[in-house]
Amino acid sequence: MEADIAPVAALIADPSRATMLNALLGGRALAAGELARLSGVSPATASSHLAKLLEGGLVEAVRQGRHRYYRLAGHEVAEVLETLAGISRRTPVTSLRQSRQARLLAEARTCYDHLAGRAGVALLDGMRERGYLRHGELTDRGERVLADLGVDVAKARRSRRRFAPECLDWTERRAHLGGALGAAVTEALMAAGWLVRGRTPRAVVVTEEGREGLAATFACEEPAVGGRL
Amino acid sequence: MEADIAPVAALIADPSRATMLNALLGGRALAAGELARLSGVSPATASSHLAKLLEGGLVEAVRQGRHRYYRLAGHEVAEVLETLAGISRRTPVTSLRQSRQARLLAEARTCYDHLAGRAGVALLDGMRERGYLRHGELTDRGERVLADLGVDVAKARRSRRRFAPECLDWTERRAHLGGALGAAVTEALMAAGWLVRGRTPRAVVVTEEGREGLAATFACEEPAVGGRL
DNA sequence: GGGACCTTTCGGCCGGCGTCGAAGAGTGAA
DNA sequence: TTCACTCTTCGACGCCGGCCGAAAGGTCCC
Repeated sequence: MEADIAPVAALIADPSRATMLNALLGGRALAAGELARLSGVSPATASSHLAKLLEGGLVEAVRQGRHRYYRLAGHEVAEVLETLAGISRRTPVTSLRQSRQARLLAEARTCYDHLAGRAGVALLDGMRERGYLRHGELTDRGERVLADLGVDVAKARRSRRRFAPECLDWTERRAHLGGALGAAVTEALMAAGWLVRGRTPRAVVVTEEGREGLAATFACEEPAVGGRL
Repeated sequence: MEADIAPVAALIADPSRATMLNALLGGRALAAGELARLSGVSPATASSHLAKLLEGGLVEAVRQGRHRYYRLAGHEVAEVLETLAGISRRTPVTSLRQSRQARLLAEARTCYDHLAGRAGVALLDGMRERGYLRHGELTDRGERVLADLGVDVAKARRSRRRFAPECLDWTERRAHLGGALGAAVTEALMAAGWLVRGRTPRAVVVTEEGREGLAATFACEEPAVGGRL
């Protein structure tokens, strides 16, 4: 009669699996062994976990040579994880290394397929302040600017996904740009070299070029990422 | 460093607790004993579950006489549960009674504090078709119509909550009106007697008067609820 | 084919947690 | 005060599920 949320919640409820899912929120497919290493369990245990996540429809698997790559099953799954993060307590920072990583992630990270963190929030603010985006729709001006950046707006429109929804950012407690448009913009920024993926799963770094470009295009006074490190 | 989603997921992962949370999605506070009955466990077990949900910040408790009423801790929690329902498998219908209840809930139910189900989707569709709502904002016309219905739009705007976001409906797989405006509209429709709460936790019934009123105001061709039963 | 590597399956161990009945604390009515 | 009712705490039981090591598929490279 109802949708049975308990089984899905149980999949997320295990710390090892939660760590894996969180890593997959980076948007890229990761090999089973890497997920084992990240979550700190043996390959055997990780394999068992991944089989459950697969069975539960939270991840998809792709075989490639002797590796098996896993990725999130879709943006709906990513949204569930992000929403859940919004009502979860932050884990207290213990080590110096963690604190550095936390600062990096708060600065800029991916939220599955779009930009999040301070950079993501600033991007959305800038698009609004500059009149690119109004009431969840692109203005003519916004359409032109994004086209110049190489954003495939038409493709984003064709997607069945919501076009430009707000996505609540759990570090900033404010909204960043999500949905089909958020993904398209982020893709373009990566292609332009303004953003590059960091080492840890969800990390994103704004390049020097990107900092200038973002400031010029979106008037987000981008806090100096490099200076912080 | 990250938000720790596993503990919260673990709270939702137990079937008894999930049933309780689902019942609380009706938006009303329910007594501990009633939640025990609904989830089919002893009062002792239910009490233990509720203590955990309380500790985890998913519910709030209010003492009133010898009863202790529990309600969801906020709309963020409701959103998590709804999002989770969106990626969960539907439970196969077993009994006739369940099938009847399922039909009723698919027709109209509350999504914590706003209307969901076919009626909720039709309401949003109608508001758009009639030009009350465009790009997530009320038009002047929409503002007038809602004011006539007794909707406190100003209060909804003052709320820190998002104003008129889409809320994905897990029975219809389409959007209904959520957020501060969705809650305000639903409140007004209840006050006007167009909607009344049903017996089971999340059930809502469109009254005869409501059917006419909704059709006249929102042009939602409301499927005949009464005729179906 | 042989060897290194990645991943999965199997078996067994162990801890955590959901479950209940009984008893206790708090409230309301007579 | 006494009884009835609601809810919580306590202690004990039992089971589910995460964990690992060893061994078995596959895959790639030499």
